[in-house]
Amino acid sequence: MSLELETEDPRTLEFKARVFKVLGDSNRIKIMEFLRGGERCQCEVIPILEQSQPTVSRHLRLLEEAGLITSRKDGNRTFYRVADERAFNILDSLDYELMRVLSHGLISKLIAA
Amino acid sequence: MSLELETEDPRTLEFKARVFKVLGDSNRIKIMEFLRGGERCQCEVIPILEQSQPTVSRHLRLLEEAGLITSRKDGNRTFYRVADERAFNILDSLDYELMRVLSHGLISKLIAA
DNA sequence: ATTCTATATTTATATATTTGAATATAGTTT
DNA sequence: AAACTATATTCAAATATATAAATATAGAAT
Repeated sequence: MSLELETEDPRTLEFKARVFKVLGDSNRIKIMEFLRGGERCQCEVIPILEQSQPTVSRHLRLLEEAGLITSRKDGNRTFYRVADERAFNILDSLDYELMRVLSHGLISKLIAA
Repeated sequence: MSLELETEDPRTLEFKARVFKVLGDSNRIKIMEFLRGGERCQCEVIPILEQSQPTVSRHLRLLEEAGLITSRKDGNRTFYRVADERAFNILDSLDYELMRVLSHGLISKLIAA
């Protein structure tokens, strides 16, 4: 029962990478943060991102394809919400404190060079 | 003192995105997992990834530029280690349980379609 | 000094990603 | 049914990323 094996499984690894990659875009992080407020339709997301409708549509699709959000159609509109509240744990794992530490290490290195 | 503002700050957002993007690659996740065992030199990382030396060098550089790892030269070799143990919190936030939930939502949707 | 080992950098190529304009689809309103 | 609204998709262009071969640098060992 090696705990390590889960991580080593290529499929698990690829899935993780896909989730992180999708979160590796400030527009998509913005969407996730916006969805903390609950279900929202695309038309509400567009003014938040200040990007074209096709671009927003694509970002939402990528988040959905990664399993992070789900969608529901209602008449004209498509409503999106986070697939599971625990998805926010990923975003929250990179908190202010940790970011300070990480960025500080970076800056020290640059100054030293 | 709005907590929301931290997230809204474009620089914070960009930094977060950069960290997640760097983790959005299975080779780099592998490196991080390998570094759970402590400091390792590049020559030890190469056989783990089964990629060319320049490729491994680049992945290590990207992780370092994101602040996730730090490096130290000792003679011939360059040793790498995680900048802060809390960096693992990011990887651990996407645990087996959450992955199951996220991937299950995806599969259900695909079957329904 | 020459050879070996570890790492970094340059370069070329292939692939992936982001974006918005244009267009398509489909529900809503009048 | 015609006009409007919300969303999805297609397409082209620009940009970014990943990879490895070739080369460069530099410390270690002989």
